[in-house]
Amino acid sequence: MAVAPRRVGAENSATRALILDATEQLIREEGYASVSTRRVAARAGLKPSLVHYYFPTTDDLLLAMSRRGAEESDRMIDEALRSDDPLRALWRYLADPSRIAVALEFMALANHRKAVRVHMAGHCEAMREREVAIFRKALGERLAAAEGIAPEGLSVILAGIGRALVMEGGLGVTAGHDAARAFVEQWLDRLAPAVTQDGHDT
Amino acid sequence: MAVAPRRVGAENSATRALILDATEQLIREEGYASVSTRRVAARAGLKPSLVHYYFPTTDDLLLAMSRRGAEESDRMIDEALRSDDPLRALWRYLADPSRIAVALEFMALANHRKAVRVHMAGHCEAMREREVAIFRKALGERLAAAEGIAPEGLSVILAGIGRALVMEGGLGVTAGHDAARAFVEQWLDRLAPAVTQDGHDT
Amino acid sequence: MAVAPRRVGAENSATRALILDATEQLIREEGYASVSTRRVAARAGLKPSLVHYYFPTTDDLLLAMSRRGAEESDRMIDEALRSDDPLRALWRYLADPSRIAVALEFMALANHRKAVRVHMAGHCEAMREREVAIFRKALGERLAAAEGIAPEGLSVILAGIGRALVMEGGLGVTAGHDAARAFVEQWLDRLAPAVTQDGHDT
Amino acid sequence: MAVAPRRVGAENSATRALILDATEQLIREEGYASVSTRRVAARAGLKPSLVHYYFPTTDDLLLAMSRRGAEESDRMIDEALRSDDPLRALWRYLADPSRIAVALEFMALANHRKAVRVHMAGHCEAMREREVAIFRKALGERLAAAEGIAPEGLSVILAGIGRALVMEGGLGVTAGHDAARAFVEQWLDRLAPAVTQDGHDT
DNA sequence: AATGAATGAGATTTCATTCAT
DNA sequence: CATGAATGAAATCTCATTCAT
Repeated sequence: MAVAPRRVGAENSATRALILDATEQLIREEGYASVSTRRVAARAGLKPSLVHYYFPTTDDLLLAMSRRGAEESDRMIDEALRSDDPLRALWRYLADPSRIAVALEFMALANHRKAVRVHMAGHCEAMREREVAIFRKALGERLAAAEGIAPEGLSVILAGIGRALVMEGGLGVTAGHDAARAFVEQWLDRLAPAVTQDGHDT
Repeated sequence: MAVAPRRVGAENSATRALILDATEQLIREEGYASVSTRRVAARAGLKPSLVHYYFPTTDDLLLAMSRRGAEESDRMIDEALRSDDPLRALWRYLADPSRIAVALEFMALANHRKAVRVHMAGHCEAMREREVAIFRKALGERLAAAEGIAPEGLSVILAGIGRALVMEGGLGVTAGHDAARAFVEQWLDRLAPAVTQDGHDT
Repeated sequence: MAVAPRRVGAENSATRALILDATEQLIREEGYASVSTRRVAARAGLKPSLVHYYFPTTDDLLLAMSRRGAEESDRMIDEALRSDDPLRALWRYLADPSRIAVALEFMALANHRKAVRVHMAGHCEAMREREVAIFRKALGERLAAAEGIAPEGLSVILAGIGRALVMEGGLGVTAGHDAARAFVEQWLDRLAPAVTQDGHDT
Repeated sequence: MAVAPRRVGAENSATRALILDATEQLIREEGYASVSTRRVAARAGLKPSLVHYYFPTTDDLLLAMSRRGAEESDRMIDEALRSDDPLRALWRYLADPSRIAVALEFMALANHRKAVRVHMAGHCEAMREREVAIFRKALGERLAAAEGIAPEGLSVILAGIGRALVMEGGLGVTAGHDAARAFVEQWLDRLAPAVTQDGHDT
């Protein structure tokens, strides 16, 4: 007996993208808990049935969102890696409210959806490796020598501080934020003196 | 216009505490999104109506939970302040999975419930001040002198790293965690040499 | 076996009056359908249980309201009867938005509560008789002679027109209202020439 | 922001009509306050969810009822207009217990539901205009000349008297009803001498 | 590829009422 | 007199999902 096809809508359908866009909008504005077939459909101006046609279950939809978010995050980090100043580009990404806020929604979502949790765990580790690549490229051996910290640890720390700034910022709390930001920047300066316009260290 | 009494059951009722306990259990095991009158009642072995008697709206219940959590967190931090080694006691608290995981649920919840958000924002700032008190007591002027960071900034950073460890740990991700932990501990050692059993510096 | 006392609170209690006042306010502002033990209690700043103490069932409360309204209406009509110009005083009452709007709420309520219906029916007939007394006093035999209408019929007609004006006015509809009002006033003028300040016909 | 489709079931669905029929029955027998998803569904022999499928909110259902009632009333009045004796056909309609009782329920309902109120207000004014058309056709200029009343005023008066008869009849009150009815009929006779079988005035 | 109909579950809240104190 | 606790019923609405077309 043939197994029912899991995803019916084509992977590259415009409607499919429309649904994902509407879902992202919803998550951004009202949090992941507001994602439901109906609400997404209303946002996208489609019928609820059509959402089900592309994403048979809500898990499918959320997992697709999680995947899409992960891909975008990969793209951002790769861009950082190719930039002149990968370290600071990474830090900008890790403290960017608009992106990290959505990532935090997925973290919270991961607590409630096993499929999302599994995917997020995988992506989180992959991201760590990408970030380690950035540190190696930007810092070479200076890192361990100077600060006695493995690049994986640095990745945890920067991600944590960035998320703290975004999370608390979302609550309207800002006490200590400038100080924390300044500290990270000083630290980065010590690790990798800022790159000037013409590519030489200052 | 007369204001309807908001909290119905007495503040010190045993039933009220039972409901809050059941709610906390639920949040811990299945996340805040699983909190509903029905589920809480089932956990507590009560009728849903009784939950509504004590907490007319779900907001009331969640807000009460948020308050109770905040009080407990205050207690923990005050305890740390009074301990022999406040700095490390604070860090242990900030990276304690069992407590911070619940705090993270409330952070996520704050995105969806205005009443909780307002309360969390207030508490987050109050906590920062309490932590600053700890830093001042433990480090005196050594802090700014040695590391060039305001105590508020240090609070943001340690909270962020602690939350990162707990959050990722919840996903099953541990890469870099030992390194990050070691880094913080080294840092604390540099700031405030560890206290020995008999109370003298090493 | 003794029958449980039906009304527990004393008839002349201040609390009892407070409850009735709050109920009237509610009916006036939000309609009879909004009357519930809880809402009334909230309005009056009392506990719901206390409302039940005075009015064991909602029927008791609504019936008491109906009675109180009837008594007030009786008082108004008697006042009209004793006035210099009973006919016009009656018409003013029958087209008075503030009073008739509440009376209409009770008419609607009567459809849903047997106890209220029975009471309203009785009061409606009693009112008719009172109004007939007014017509007899004001018009004597001129009525039947001039218009060929029994006073009971006149009561029906004036009440109907008055209620139409109030009812439609509540909807914001006013087309034809001035004309209808003018017609009634002309009619009254024909029946009973207006009384001047010094009590003589013009 | 995309607007969610408000009415879900097709306008001409048999199920939709079934639900409206059940609702009308309920209103007729137990008053508008008894309309609830459950009760309507039980009447119609459907599941409550299906009622919600066609009428997402109770407002939608009641508004649809109001509209349907208005359409029927329009039809009745147009029929009166086309009849041999439009004036008396209109009066028969305005004093027809079975129809006006439901209309009164909607009037009462309008006090509690904004959407219904708005619709009723519009319909009430439209009805006035239709009735004015009847008066003009039936009476021509005789109206103002003979009675000194604008047709709009006459509409208010007849509607008010008709409603009074139905309203009080519902309570079981009949005192003065025959007299009022006779008065209106005399009046109509004076205004427009009754049409005989062969179309000539008597 | 898309859609309308239907359904069962459950979340949230309001309610009237009873009971013991 | 008055109140706190408790409860069962029901109203309103949202949801995910299935199915037939």
